[in-house]
Amino acid sequence: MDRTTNLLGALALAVTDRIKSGLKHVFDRSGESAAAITVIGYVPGLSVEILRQVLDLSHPGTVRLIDRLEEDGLVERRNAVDGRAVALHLTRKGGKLRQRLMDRRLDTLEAALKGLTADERLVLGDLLAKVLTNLPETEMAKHRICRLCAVRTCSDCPIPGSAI
Amino acid sequence: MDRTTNLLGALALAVTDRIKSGLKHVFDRSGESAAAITVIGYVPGLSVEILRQVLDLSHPGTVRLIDRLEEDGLVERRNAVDGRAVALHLTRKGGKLRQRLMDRRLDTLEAALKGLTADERLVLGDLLAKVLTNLPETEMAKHRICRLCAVRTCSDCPIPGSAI
DNA sequence: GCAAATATATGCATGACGCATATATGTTCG
DNA sequence: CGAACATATATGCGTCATGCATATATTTGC
Repeated sequence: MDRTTNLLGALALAVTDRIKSGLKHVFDRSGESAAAITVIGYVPGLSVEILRQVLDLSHPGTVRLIDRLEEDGLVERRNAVDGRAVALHLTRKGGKLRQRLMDRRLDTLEAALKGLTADERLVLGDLLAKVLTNLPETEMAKHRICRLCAVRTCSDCPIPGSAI
Repeated sequence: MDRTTNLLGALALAVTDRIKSGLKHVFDRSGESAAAITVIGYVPGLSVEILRQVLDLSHPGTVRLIDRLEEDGLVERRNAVDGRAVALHLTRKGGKLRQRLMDRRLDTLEAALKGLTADERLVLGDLLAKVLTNLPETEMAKHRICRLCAVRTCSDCPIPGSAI
């Protein structure tokens, strides 16, 4: 229970604030909308039920979220192999927005790190990876942690098994 | 734009998720309610207007938030020196809840850091402090970053001038 | 003392979410 | 095969939380 404890909380809050605010400028919808678009982009054909678990929403909440994204022309509901389920896909417009959301997030993160030297970035990266390894309590928590990630930039992901 | 960039975002999101979830178990109100209680505890007699800036809400949003906290018996509106303003104070019940919120947040952060050695914690703390120093864009942003902090545990705060 | 600025509060609408429930499809087992 | 059960999605309804526009009270500046 030292200084690091509190600083981690302060930094996490500050960085998350800035990411959320940046994403909101790109796409002004509810908190988990950007995550939904990101995740559907990684796993085309995803079901509402799995998405619900990744976003940690109720089922009705997730259905309404998809309704809104569909109204916006970003997501399509298609037939799934399982006749009960729905296969979620991004439209072309949804894919473009997803890229802008990812770019915006990375810009925000770059700005936060701009004061560090190359060496410091490497050391910080290793420490962040070590902390991240210990965090997920369940398999689904791994996907949840990565719900906004730009996987391209994340070589050697410390959350093994986070592919859905 | 290396691995560290994305990892910082993933960790910030994961840690913030866990803190929010923990706080929600202690006090099931809107996102900024816990921050409001924390900040009022640091600055008894705070006005709604200043609190509004720290929480980054609209004025009506802040008024209604205080309404809810007052209904819950956690906060009192008292007369301020400036007759237009309101002086916000925690009740005894509010102060107790504030302590529980802080303890819960620190427990969550401790759990996240449990895999690090003492040396790693020190190195991480210094790097977090360095990143934090660069983040605030305005004076108010400093208060905002610290809106959930447990100041007791934060010796040598890297956000100079964050006292309101 | 009066106009402008500031601080708070309220009417109203909307977004976002959960609980309870309904419907459709798939699965299991006698 | 068919009935009971499980699973996936959707809807009715209520509530919390929030913002915009506006109203009221107080202070400040000239």
